[in-house]
Amino acid sequence: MVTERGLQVLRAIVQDYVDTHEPVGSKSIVERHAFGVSAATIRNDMALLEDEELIAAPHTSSGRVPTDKGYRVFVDHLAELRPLSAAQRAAISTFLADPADLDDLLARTVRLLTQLTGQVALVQYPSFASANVTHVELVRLDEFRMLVIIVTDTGRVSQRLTATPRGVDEEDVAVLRAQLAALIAGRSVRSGSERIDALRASAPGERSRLDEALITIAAVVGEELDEFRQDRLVMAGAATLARREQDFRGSIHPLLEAIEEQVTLLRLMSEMAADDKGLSASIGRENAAFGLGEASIIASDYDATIGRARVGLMGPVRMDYPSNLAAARAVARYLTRLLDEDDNRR
Amino acid sequence: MVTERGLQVLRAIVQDYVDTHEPVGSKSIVERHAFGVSAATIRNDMALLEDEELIAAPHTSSGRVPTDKGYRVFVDHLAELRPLSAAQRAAISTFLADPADLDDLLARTVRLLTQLTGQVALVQYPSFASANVTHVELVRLDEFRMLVIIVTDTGRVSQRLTATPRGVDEEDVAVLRAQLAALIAGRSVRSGSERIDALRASAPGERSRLDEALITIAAVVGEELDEFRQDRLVMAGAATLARREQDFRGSIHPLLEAIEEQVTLLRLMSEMAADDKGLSASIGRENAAFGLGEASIIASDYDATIGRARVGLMGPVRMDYPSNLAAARAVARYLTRLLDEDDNRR
DNA sequence: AATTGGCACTCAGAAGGATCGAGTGCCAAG
DNA sequence: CTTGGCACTCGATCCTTCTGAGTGCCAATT
Repeated sequence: MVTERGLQVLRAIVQDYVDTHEPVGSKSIVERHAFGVSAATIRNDMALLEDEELIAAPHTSSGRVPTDKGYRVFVDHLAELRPLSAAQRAAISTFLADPADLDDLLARTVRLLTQLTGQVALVQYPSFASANVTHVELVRLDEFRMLVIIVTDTGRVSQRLTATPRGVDEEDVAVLRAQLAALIAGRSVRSGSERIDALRASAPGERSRLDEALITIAAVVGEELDEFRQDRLVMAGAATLARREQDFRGSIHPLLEAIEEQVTLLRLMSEMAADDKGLSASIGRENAAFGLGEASIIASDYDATIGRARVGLMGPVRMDYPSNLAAARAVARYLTRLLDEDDNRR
Repeated sequence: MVTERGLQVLRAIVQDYVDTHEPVGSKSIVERHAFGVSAATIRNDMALLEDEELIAAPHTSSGRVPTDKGYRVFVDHLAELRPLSAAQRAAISTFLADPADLDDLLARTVRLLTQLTGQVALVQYPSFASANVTHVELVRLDEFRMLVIIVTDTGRVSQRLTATPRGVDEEDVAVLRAQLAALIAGRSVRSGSERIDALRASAPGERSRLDEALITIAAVVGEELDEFRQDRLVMAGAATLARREQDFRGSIHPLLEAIEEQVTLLRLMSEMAADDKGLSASIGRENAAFGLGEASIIASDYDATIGRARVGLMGPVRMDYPSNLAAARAVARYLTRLLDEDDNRR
């Protein structure tokens, strides 16, 4: 059984190891932390921690290093978030002031986070699946091309160029526009997509020329709506990895790969379980299934009327969790406030 | 003076060094290449090449390594492009078949190039500055928000959400739309942008309510048009850098930085001088001003009615120029063909 | 039962030294 | 101009030795 003091020793080991990047010995612990006991006593505690696989010795008779499990216990039970400095708080509000739109805001957020922490920053877009379609526009550019535009109440606009169905003139477009609006305007992205699927499946028998055109265009709209439902991610700070190669058993390749892939990271971000404060962490081998067994990802939920998503950081297992979690949380909170305000103003 | 055989020796050194990643000695040259002379003779040639600073010895009495200048001579005078394999040709046509739109095509191109060469691939968007605006649409979403949409004859569509000027109703919007169309429809992006600037500068005296609204919206359109004129870049293959750290004097940081920056690379790509075949290369220290003194960038122009731009590769100075140049050229040619076809079909 | 000082032991890493060999520069002869 | 010969250089490799931080264990102390 690990005692209370034992846990404090674990905390000390994690802190010192993150600081110094060197295995921590019993003597250096009593020097740096006021435990009021001798090195030999600490050694006994360390032996217990080692039995529990919370720490390990890289080789016989060397200092100890936290295991992934050790970091997990540290994050779950021992870490107190380190409050941001005044300068950092100031940086957040100036950096995120007056965003032009959602894209701009999130792009800035991700750069801010990577600057604040020196880690790779990840920002998930809010999911638009539950957004409602407010407008569908059809613009006939010429005989061959037309433009389909979809707008949601969350302010997302998407447009797509497609072929003008054969023989459709301006008047027809007006009719089609009305039909499309009747079909999906005011509905959620999800239900709109379903109604389009239903339409395409129905009445394969006799269709008028305009019905055909409607179905062709609805198909395009459907594809676009499906894209709304996909999660997206913005990232920054990949360059910071180069400085820290040895932190990842010598190869940052899997991380760069994941950054380029996006999909992996999106899944990982979505699957992490958050605590009651909206914070989550996935440490080292817990990410092995994603090829990121040498990395840790921490995240904080942010939350706005337009949807819920996460901001996160990816870095070495041996990262400064208290600071990074605090930074992610602070940014997430600020983001939440900005998005809510923006929503109220509307 | 460097003799003809001297240049052949340089070629051999570049080839072998790129192959083996080890300094090349006189003996290994006579072994691997049929020069018909002895090692001592090669040594004399090498001494001359060293005088010309085309090769250098990492330390006294070690094999030689090409200098940046040596690579330059190699690329300009000695390299014969290595034709692609049948498999590679096949890969190009299957991988690029049936693109959905320009974005899709270029995204695929960049992935293709990185796969083909194992280097970081860079694809420049064609410049839209000389494109013509065919449509300007104004969609009033509600009392507060409206949508500005711009379409060019190159098929590029861009949309932007902005505030509805106070008290502008549907009828006003129709008027504004007509005014905007009169202002820029049918004009080039460049001249449209200029006319908007002129409008904004003019008649600061008495303006009607609608004039004010027009100017507000024109400002947004102007910003958007200016964005058309900015070049853009897509990239892929950053992960491949991790494997090759030592090729860049141990730090890939500047490269990752450049990839994240984009702007630097765009400038570099635009400034490179192409030869008569549309190929260009910028080698090692030639990129020092961009912080990329350890890297080489090669590029091939591609060319379509919608504009002219480049596809490129970034890698270590010690890269396989003949293969990479050939790959870039092949892809660029294919791209040119696809874009032309697409244009004719329209 | 927990804590402590003492002590023998371990082992990675630094430091020093010897050796090896690929490769060079130079020269005199062909 | 080319070539074989030769002395020389110097990074890389392999050994050995040394050092010291750190451990595990034990008997004594509180």
